[in-house]
Amino acid sequence: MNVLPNHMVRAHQDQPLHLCSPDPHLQEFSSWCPPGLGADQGNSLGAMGALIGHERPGKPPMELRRKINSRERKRMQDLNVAMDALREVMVPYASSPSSSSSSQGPHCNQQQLGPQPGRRLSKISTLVLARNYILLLGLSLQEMRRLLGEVSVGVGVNARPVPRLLLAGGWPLFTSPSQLLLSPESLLTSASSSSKCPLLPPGHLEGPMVPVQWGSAGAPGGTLCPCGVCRLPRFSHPSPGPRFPK
DNA sequence: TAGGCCATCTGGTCCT
DNA sequence: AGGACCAGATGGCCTA
Repeated sequence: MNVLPNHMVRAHQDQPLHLCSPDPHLQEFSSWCPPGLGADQGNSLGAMGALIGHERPGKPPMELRRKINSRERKRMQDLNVAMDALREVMVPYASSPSSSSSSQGPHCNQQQLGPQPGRRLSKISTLVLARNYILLLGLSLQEMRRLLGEVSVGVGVNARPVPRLLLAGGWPLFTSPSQLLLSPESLLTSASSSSKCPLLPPGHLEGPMVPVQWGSAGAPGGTLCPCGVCRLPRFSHPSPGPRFPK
């Protein structure tokens, strides 16, 4: 019985766990194989077995296939490293891991979004929270600029008052770190429940309020508070654009 | 036991 | 041709 949390197990098994073939052509995998794990623990072993037994015409030779697999594995591991780096900079998550979201809206797809104590954020949660984080940072910047603009009005050139917000410390829009752990739905439904967006000062909105659909993975569409956050355009790519140059 | 999450393999496509 | 990227399939582990 493994008493370690899943993510801890994973952390110890960053190297491939599953494919541990005794086949001499797969020494690459065997070198990663923890002791005690047999050859039949792996994924896609049927396919591998087919490859091992007889190379079918039209398929890449074993050596090439191994190379491709290795590259793909490396690519996914790099992706995981980047994902971990993203988790690390998710300040609220890092500082208050137990602050799970308690105000989840009806359209909220965050049964897994609220990080549970001791558990690593899932990939999808990391991405969604990172998006919220970016949105909030942008709003904070926007609000800070607005306030600085207000302060500077009517002030002489030589007089340089320090904005109260800076003296008070913190960002004006971060009422609490756990705010970032809410999904956009939560942020916005809590806003609509109080008839105003908590992220934005009164009178911030201009223009018609257009219901928008939140497009997070798996989340059914719903009408959301049309504040500045949710009015941000969704990033939908029906047809993939050109890739970044390598 | 079902569902969520994950790692890996694999074949296809696009790009250099 | 080879590498990068992507999505589907598969199976393991964990939790509710």
